[in-house]
Amino acid sequence: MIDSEEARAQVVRAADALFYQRGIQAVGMDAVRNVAGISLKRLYSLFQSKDALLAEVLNGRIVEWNEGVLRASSSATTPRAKLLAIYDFLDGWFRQDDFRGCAFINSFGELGAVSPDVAEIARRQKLAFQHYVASLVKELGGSPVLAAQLAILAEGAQTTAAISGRPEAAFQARAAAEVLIASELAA
Amino acid sequence: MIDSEEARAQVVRAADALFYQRGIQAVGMDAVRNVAGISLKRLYSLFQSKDALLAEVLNGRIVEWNEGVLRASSSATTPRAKLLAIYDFLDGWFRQDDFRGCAFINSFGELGAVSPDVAEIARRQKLAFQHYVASLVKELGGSPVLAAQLAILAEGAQTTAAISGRPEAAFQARAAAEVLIASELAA
DNA sequence: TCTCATCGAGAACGATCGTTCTCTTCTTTT
DNA sequence: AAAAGAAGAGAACGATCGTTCTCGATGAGA
Repeated sequence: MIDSEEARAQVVRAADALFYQRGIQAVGMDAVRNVAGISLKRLYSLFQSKDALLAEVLNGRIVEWNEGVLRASSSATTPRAKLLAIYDFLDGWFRQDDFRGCAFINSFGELGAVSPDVAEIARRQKLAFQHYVASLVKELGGSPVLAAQLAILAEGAQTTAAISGRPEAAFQARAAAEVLIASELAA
Repeated sequence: MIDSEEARAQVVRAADALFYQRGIQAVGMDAVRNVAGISLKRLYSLFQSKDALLAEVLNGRIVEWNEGVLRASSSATTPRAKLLAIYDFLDGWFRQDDFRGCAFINSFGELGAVSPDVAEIARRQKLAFQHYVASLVKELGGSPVLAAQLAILAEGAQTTAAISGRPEAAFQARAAAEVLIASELAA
């Protein structure tokens, strides 16, 4: 038998891909088991329930997102460049052919009303992102409103790219962010 | 027995409220029947299937959205004011206590991957909105990119208000729109 | 080699859901 | 008043899903 930690990670990877690609309720635990290559019994010994597995998947997405954003902005030196790097990161993401929108927005839309846990995790992730943006904007000498606006642009780009299938939303949002930053710094 | 048109409208109203409030897959046809006050048999004589009912619900939301946006901008005279009225409309919507995000974004997140019909309706609605914004921006003498940016702001405000529970996203988006419009018209 | 604990494969269970069917109750028509 | 057709209430059906249970195989320890 495989190591327990490794098996958990394998299940989370499989569930993440399936949930993201098809939606959560559309994916049965049998499908997760098949893709993860594990027995149902072991699956339920590793995770108490589908809800618990979903929570782990979403929490994993939070750290992935954070790593992605930080990595994208790591090459930039100024706060302004770090902020704009967020939209470059989005651009790369939107162009992946398995892109299907923000997993948190999707999960919230599907289960937010019915599962307080899912709603809470989505809310936490969005607030954490807003705080990250706000910290960079503060370094840059901008206002909290500017920070909120830059976050709104990022959110809008994600849903636009997902539903309308327009990855250009990323650099359109980036261009808007440049204008907003310039406008506020001029004042 | 009630008139057929009236009965259809009643069912659509009930299903709309339930789907929006709890999510689509979380609502059974029994719940729709109970709220609509109709027999299951009649329900299925009025609508071929749950999918057909959902399509009607979403199409109804499209006309409601269009009416709401047009009504909000009807008092405005300039294209600029009409554009900004969109965000005022969003503000009023976000403050309703039954607000739970954009029904199209939610439906897309829940069923977009599994139901081409739902994905198509959501896509149509978003594109129609983008075209509406683009027509106003054109009147105003702005570029297509500005139009896309204003639409992205509206989308972002909706998901931010829904998930983070911050209705202020509406006027933050509005303020950003003002800056973007002013910036482009100055050039 | 025998025993015993463990684990995988998948059958089974109970619940739910979309949809249809049955049966009974009206209403209407002649 | 009798016959017939429609319509409501809800039981029933078949499928699916989350979760648990059974059973047979496997491997370690004495």
